[in-house]
Order: sequence, then structure tokens, then C-alpha cells
Amino acid sequence: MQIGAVAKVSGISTKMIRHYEAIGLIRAADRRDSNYRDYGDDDVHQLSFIRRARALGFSIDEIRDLLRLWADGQRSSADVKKLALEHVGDLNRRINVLREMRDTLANLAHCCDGDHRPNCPIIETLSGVI
Amino acid sequence: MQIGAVAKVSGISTKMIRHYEAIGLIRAADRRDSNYRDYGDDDVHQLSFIRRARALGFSIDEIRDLLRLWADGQRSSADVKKLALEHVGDLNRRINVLREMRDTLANLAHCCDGDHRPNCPIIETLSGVI
DNA sequence: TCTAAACCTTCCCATCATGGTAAGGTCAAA
DNA sequence: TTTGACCTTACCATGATGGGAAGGTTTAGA
Repeated sequence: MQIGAVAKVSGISTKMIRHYEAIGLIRAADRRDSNYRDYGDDDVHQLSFIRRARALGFSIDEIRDLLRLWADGQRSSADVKKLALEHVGDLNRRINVLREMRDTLANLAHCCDGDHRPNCPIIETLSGVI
Repeated sequence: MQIGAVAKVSGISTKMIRHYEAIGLIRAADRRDSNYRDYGDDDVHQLSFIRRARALGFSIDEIRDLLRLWADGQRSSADVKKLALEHVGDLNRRINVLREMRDTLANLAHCCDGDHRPNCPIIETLSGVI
């Protein structure tokens, strides 16, 4: 299978497949005589795994760990769960940061008349009047 | 005032102050004979404005607009409010993306025994068994 | 058989906001 | 005079992704 077909099936762009190879997230693909990369079903499977992990917000380094655990028949589910819960904690922290921003700003916007006059609590707050 | 003092007072690093100047977010600072940048109270005020806007998650380009509105005595609060509410919408979208990730993953983790055995719904889901 | 299209290759550059480091200039206090 | 704390510019790095150029390969059709 050529890289373009793998990209279509796995949902990861050719750009990123080559990038993942360059940074050692996946092993270097076999090559044909033409120097084209050649992939098998296992490679597609692995790339789909990576796509799903990315969709859950895991970083490349976390995915490195997940791939190791996936390949390790001796893994304990506790190890996987630990990694997942750490990521959940990270997501929660990021959500809370964004929520605080949103709440503050929504509050300010709520207090802004939004008419033709220049007076505006949003600008005033940003300028440090308060 | 030298850049280091401004950084301390405004809460923006010297690195970023120079960067903001380089990308035209703030005007080029006056220079002394030594070629050191020289700042006044207005500059500090503006940088503090930028810091607060960044703390609310506004991008540099959005801050460009906010600075324009701040400086414009003829602005309407409606313009400011519009910008703020667009940003609130953006924050909400980002929050929802993270929330979906978190909910999915928290759910999977909840279904994972977390013991010494290898069976794990998290890994299974990522590998596309389901 | 020739050609054009659709692949593929590597290499370099860009994003966004931020920081690090290096090599060197300035200034004030001891 | 020396030392230390500033400052300057210039270059490189991050993380994940994409764009584009210049050139090689393969395949289908005229």
C-alpha cells in the first residue's frame, strides 16, 4: 500500500505519516525499488490507533506510551487507566482555564450596553480602570 | 523606564515586549543614546492592557482590534461587545471540544478495571476493536 | 511508443506565543 | 578599574500541522 492510500484509510495525512516516522513515533516504512514507502495492514491499524488517540487529545509523547502499552501483552490495565486518568485531569485543567476566561468575559459583555456610545466595561476592565 | 522595569510592572516579559514591537502590535519604543529602549507610563498602561486581554484568551490579532477600539474615542460599545461575544463563542467551542474528549475518556476509564490484567477497554477502543 | 496525470520523494518554510542562549554593548556601584 | 546587572540583536526551539517547490515513478490512454 502506498502512503496516499494509507492516509485515506487511516485518516492521517501523508504529511503527518512521514512526520511520525521522522520523529520515531512509528517505525520507518519498508521501501519499494522506486523508494516509495510500502505499508501493510498492521501499519494502517497502528495509524488508526494514533488517529483515535489524537482525537481524544493525547499528545504525541502520551501516544508513544500508549503504543508501548498496546504492544505489551504483559501490560496491566492499571497502567493504561493511570495514563488515561492523568490525561482526564489535564483536560479538566484546560477546560477550567477556558471556562474562567469565558465566564469573566461573558459577564463583562453582559454588563456592556452594546449601543452607539463609547462607554464600555469591557474596555475599561482591560485598561485597568477597575 | 528601561524594558526590564516595564516587564516587571506590566507583567509581560522583555522577550514578549520586543516581540510585540517587532510584529507591530505596539509602536517602536523611543531609544536613548545607548540604544536602550525607553518607555513611559502610557506604554506600561498599554502593555498591561495587552496582558489582561491575553489572560482572557484573546489572540494577538484580536488584541490588535481591541487596542484600536481602546484608542478610538468614537468607538461604539457595540463594536467592543461584538468582538467580546465572538471570543466567548470561540471559547465555548474550544470548551466543548475538550469536554467531549474528557467525557469519552472518563467513560472509558470508568469501564476499565485498573488491575494487573491486560484487558482494557481504553486500549481496545483506541485499537478499533469496537 | 509517447504523453499526461497522478502519484511519490526530500527539503525548506510557516503557523502561534513563548522562551533560551550566545556574543557583545552600557552603566553604576564598589 | 573591575564587577555585576542591565541592555542589544540574532538565531534556534517548542507541538502539531500544512504549504509549496523541484524532481522522480507509475499508470492509463491516445
